[in-house]
Amino acid sequence: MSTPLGKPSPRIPLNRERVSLAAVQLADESGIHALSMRKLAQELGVVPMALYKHVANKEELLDEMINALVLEIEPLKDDSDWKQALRHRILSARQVLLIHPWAPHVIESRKSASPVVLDYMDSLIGIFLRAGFSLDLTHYAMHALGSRMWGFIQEVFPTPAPPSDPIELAAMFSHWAIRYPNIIEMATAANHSDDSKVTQGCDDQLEFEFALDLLLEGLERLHQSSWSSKNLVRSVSNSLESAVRGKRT
Amino acid sequence: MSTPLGKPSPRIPLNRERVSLAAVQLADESGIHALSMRKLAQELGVVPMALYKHVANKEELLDEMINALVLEIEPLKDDSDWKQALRHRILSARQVLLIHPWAPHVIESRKSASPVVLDYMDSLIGIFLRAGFSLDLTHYAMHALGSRMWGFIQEVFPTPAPPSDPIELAAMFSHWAIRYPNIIEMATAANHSDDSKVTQGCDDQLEFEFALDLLLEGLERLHQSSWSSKNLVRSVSNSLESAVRGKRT
DNA sequence: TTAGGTAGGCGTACGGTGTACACCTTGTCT
DNA sequence: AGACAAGGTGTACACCGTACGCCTACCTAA
Repeated sequence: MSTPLGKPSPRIPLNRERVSLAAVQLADESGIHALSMRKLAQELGVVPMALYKHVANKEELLDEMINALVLEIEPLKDDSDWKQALRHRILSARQVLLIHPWAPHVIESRKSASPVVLDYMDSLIGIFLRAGFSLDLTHYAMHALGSRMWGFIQEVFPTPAPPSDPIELAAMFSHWAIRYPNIIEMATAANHSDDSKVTQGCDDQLEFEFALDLLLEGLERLHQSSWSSKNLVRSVSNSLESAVRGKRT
Repeated sequence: MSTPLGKPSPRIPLNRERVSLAAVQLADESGIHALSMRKLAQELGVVPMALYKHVANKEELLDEMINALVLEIEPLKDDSDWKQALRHRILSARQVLLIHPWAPHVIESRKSASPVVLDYMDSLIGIFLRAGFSLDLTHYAMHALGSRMWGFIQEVFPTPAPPSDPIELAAMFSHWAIRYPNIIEMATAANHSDDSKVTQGCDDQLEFEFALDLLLEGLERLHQSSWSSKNLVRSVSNSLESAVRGKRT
């Protein structure tokens, strides 16, 4: 299609970054399920296979998307207070992930860490080590943080959305009160202050910080008492393991 | 294809349970990615669409698979020691998940909790409440547990598999030592006792129990000191939130 | 100015997926 | 014997990731 008059088109060439940025944007707008190579190509005004000149395959694209996010995390500045430094870093990561709700799912599906990701982890480890944590404790601390170091708790199993119809809701309620008495008791109390809106969500941010601080303070205590993994004994006895498999012999 | 002689075939009819059990088995054997409605149907000696008489769609099948797993978790027996009870329940859940490595991924993709899942959660909440935990603290405790209550830590970003070629490995090593000094320091120390096999994995079970106990003991302390969420203040200041978005104004 | 190499976008095609819809078979109850 | 429903069948569609070959626009060297 040669247009003899004027420049055919400015033709900004694609590149790895433009591709992954567009992918992030598309995922932000339409959800990660809507992100297909075809849709992305269309968004970029290009044929699907053109993308493969810049990313090897979809997996690599997803890797690149995560890289883009990790680079958004606030860099580390002040190290003097390790707990504050970690808190700041992790809560900053959380802010980033909140903007990209698809991130947790993608993060978990990565099969190995990219350099950018390793940088981030290295920096967290550095905070522990410079604070005088033993290598041993640091190692366990990182595992204890788990996905929390990326700023998300896997919010497993959100309770089913309550029906909007008030009659149905009442029915569901009374059924639940019998079958899941503890859940209902907890839920009704959790925010009784504001008019018993059981159905409303909780304060994710508060809950996240609660759990994070719980971990950090626990780790601090272990550090102060010169904890060592030498004392650890795995508690899963054979009896338990076999019980699970055999379900009562 | 009517075989006039003898009974054409015993023709055990499919049902929801047979379908989901076969799905679990297929996922166990070939991984969750190999689980497609077509493969599953083939495994059951049936045409793909036959499955849809028993499950509404693939999502519902996955729900059912998780149900099957949760039912494998050891039931609660003795409540007298809440910490032991929780530990036992959760470590039992973990044993189940270890048999079905695909479970975490599927669990996280569920969009709402099934009755069986709610039962499990209700029982955990019950343990806290019967131990005298406040509704408030119980609520936060459940969130702090997060996916750990299902027995898995999201093992985010396993470090890339080291190359088998010793020369390449050495090259990678020296590169890493510079770029990720903290990771390398930690990794080399973590198991120096047994011949510096940096590349070997860690002891997942030990790490899991470490983190679980860290949480449980932290919660115990809060319980004993009559903790209340009233004192919580969200620490994410506006400055941080805007910093992330604006990346330095 | 021309020759050729190369980076990058294009078109076609293949094998896979979930599942809608219409059909047919089979067993059961009247 | 006839009707009904439960459940397995077959075909078809829209979508996916991506292998492979082509073609075009540009850059550089002669």
